[in-house]
Amino acid sequence: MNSSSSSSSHEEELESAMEENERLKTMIKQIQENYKSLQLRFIEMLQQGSAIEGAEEEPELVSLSLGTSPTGSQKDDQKRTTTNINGGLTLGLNPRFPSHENNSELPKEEDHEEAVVAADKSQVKRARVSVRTRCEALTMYDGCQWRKYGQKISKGNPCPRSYYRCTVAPGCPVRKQVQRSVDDMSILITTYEGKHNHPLPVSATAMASTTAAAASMLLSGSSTSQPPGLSSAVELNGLSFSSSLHDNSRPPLFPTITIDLTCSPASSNYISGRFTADFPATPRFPPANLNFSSPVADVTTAKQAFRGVFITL
DNA sequence: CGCCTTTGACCAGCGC
DNA sequence: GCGCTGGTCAAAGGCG
Repeated sequence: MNSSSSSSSHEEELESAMEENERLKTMIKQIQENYKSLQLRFIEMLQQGSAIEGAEEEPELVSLSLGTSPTGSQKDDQKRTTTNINGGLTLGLNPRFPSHENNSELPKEEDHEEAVVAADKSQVKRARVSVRTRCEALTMYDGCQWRKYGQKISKGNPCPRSYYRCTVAPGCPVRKQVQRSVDDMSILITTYEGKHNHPLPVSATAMASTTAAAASMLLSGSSTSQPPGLSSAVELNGLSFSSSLHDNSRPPLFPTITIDLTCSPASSNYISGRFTADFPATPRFPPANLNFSSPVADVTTAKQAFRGVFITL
């Protein structure tokens, strides 16, 4: 009797686990589809923008690498180009400024790489992905190995901001900042900057893919020019995105995507997070928030799945 | 011994 | 030009 009831409960557990697995697969598939469609839109807008705007106003071009690429080579690592590493899933925000001196034709590949490197050395490399999570630990586990190289008390926040450098591979340019939220000390704000020049562990690829999805939403939101003070909504593959004006009195210096995973579970029937895109207060980077909400049948499971991407213990 | 954290100093960017 | 702030460097010390 007991054995039959326990085996049935095991079957139920197995079944629910399989259902959860299916849901996770669906979510990943959605993210991939989002990325593809956004990439297509991005390319279309690039073509339209180059035809319409010409030399009048040059928008910042942001290239997002998600997934594997067959063209990666270790020689390119030191140059920090947009080339991907074979076998590794990387997140990279590599905005490119068209050359002011010579924007009539595309440079050769070598020149192009040098242009990207030069751009990286300026503010371009500052494109960031910020993740807000509830975490009691000092840092959020994300699959990578980090070495702390600095700590600062920032203005307006009594909690010190820690600076970490990726030590998985020597010379990896990726850095992250970790700071507790001034509003809620239990909220950990982790800001990633740069692009890994090495294959990533599985847990780190999960983080990379999710932040890359956020970055693609940023691209979608920021590429639609909207006047300040207005908000807009976009629906894509079942996910609804809304953007609104960021009302920070002092916007950040560099484009930053914020993934907010701190919402309370009992608040609604939606799995909801907030993707915030902060740009420098220049005409080139209009500030905007990207909010998304997606109806999910099993809120708890979905939230666990979503958070599992970030907190893999 | 190697790797890590800590921490004060230094530098660059920005606003006034 | 000056001061403030954020970000990085590097020396010193701790730990396994």
